[in-house]
Amino acid sequence: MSEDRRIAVLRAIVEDYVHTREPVGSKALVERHNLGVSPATIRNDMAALEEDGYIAQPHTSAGRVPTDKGYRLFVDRLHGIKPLSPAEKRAIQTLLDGAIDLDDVVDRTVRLLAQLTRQVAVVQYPSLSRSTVRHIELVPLGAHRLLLVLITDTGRVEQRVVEVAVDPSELLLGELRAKLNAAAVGQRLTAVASTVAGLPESFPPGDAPLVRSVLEALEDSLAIEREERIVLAGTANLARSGPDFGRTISPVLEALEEQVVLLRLFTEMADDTGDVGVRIGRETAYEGLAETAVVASGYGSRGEVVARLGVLGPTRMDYPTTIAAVRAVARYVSRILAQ
Amino acid sequence: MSEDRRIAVLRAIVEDYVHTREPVGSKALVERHNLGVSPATIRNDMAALEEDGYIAQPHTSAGRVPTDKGYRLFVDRLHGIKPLSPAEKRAIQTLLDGAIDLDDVVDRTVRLLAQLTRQVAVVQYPSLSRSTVRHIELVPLGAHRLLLVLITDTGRVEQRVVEVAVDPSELLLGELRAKLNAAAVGQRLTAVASTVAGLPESFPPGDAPLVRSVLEALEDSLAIEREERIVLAGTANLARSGPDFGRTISPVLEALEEQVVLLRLFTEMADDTGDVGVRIGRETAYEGLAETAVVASGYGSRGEVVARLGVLGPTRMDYPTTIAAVRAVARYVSRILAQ
DNA sequence: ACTGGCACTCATCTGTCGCGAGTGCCAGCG
DNA sequence: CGCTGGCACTCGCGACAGATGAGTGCCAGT
Repeated sequence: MSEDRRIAVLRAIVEDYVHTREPVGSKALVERHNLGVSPATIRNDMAALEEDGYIAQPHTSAGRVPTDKGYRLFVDRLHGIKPLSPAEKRAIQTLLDGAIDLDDVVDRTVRLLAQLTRQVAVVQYPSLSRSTVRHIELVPLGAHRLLLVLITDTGRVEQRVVEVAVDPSELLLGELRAKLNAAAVGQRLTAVASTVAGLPESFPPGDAPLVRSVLEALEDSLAIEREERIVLAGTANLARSGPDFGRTISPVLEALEEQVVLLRLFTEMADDTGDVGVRIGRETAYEGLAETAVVASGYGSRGEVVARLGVLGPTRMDYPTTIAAVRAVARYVSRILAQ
Repeated sequence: MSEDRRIAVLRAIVEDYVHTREPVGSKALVERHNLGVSPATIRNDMAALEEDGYIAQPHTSAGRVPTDKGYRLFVDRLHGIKPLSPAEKRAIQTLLDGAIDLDDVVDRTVRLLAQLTRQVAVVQYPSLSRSTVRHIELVPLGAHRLLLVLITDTGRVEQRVVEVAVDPSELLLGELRAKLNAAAVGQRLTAVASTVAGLPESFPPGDAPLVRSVLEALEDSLAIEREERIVLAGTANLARSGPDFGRTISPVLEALEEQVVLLRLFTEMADDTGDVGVRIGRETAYEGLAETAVVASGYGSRGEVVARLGVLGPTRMDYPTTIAAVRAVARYVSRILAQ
């Protein structure tokens, strides 16, 4: 019993099942794929595959269905990624080239991914923690209020209103602005908190409270809650995945709203490899996503990963196409951000 | 055949159907509500109600189900809105009082609404067109770039990077900043475009291109596409509405992503009345929402409606409770925004 | 105007049954 | 030793039929 053929059988089962959405039997297999052997032989292979936990049968006298482990092997042994069609490549290019700012890039990307893969698309905003400070601005609003604006090298702008006890003079403001920028520009956002820590001492004691309020707001702007935003599109595709998936749709929608879950998942997957990562079913380690697979990739300017994007759909998805699409989009977005 | 009792019967049918999710018959009606008459009498009333199109039967030998028209009458004749429980009131207050800025207010509001009504909650960001300019700021970023920041009286901040041919002097920038604010502060956003139109002429001809770029960006910031953002929560509640609603979930999810549809709907509903408005089923005039009802209300500071919020769910929803919740939340949010 | 009675309609449920897809095993063959 | 054809077996599923009962409409009576 050749090991290679067993893999081929598994692949055939996965492909057929993804296509037909129905358990696939030995006879149908030999008809649709020219494996060169008889159904009986396939049956032996299938028995072995089931023994090893790669496939399972929903009930006796039904065909086989891939298990999470089966999909996993299928994905790992996947050498020939399907390239995108020229039309798809053009669509990516024209759509993304028209973007005018970061918000627009993210928005277009997530829609594009959803349309391309017919799955739920997820795009994480470029994380603040990895990027650096380009500029900090302080704007007096009057009535004891200042506006603190933080601009990062990824083009992201974070602003925040600071309440102060007394309105500072334009002179003081200018000095604070200058010192803040001197200390922070070019630094990673995670490092900023410490590099500006000593600032209050360099001001007259009377002004220290003001400086402290501003620094507090600045640190707030860097806080995790703000930095890790994600955007979704294509949730309607979930319902289209067939009525059988309808039962599991509710927990998935919950997971999508619980952005924390997605963020954790995305972050973990970044460790896997620099390339596209895949989590299948229970590998997601989240009950609500037990029948869901996640395909994700990092993206960012200058080769460094600043955030992630990907799609989410039933474990029964077309992995080769989906992986190719996610990879292509991640690369294009990275290229756009590089400028 | 008393007209009043027919209304009472309709109300009983709606209440029972909302509760049990099953067609309701004459016998069950007299058992659960003390109408003081026999099933046979009820049957006559029901026949009349069906004649007038307020109820329908899915098939012979089944009970009656309210039609859109039936729900409509039910809602219109609804005088006694259920007040919220004290616990709910407290929940609203404590949750919303903790908000730190506009984004946070909107975020908390939408989650609150979803939790309170167990429906899909929708909150429209305070529209720029109705609000006024509080401040405009110009920040040099270097490398031929300026940051334009626009702050409105609702606390919303809109920023935008402007590409310029030459970096302006600090002096020129200060003058432009001063003139912009003099012309725009206090104005409605819709009026700003015209009040600043004459600005380029008040500068030396050499600086006009710069001024024009900035004005262009400013007008862009005011453009409709940006102003009309909406935020969702509780989409998972859709799937919980029962398996029968599962079939219609896909078009609804699509509609939710097509924010244009929701915006149009919300805007139309604002005309209805100053209070909470309801659209039931086909009244939404959108195919995908044929089995969906929308309950919405305006909110805003100082009594003027600057945006809308509401919920969306199956036509078979608990209108009294939902309307009460939407109204209460709208009022609290308005109060928060007033400060 | 309301009520009780009655005949009628069907959707739903249940049980039975046959079909057929699919399997596992085994003996035989190259 | 691996592959193949044959064969018995399992069992989910759809079709069919009959019983059930909820619910209705109508009518005569109070």
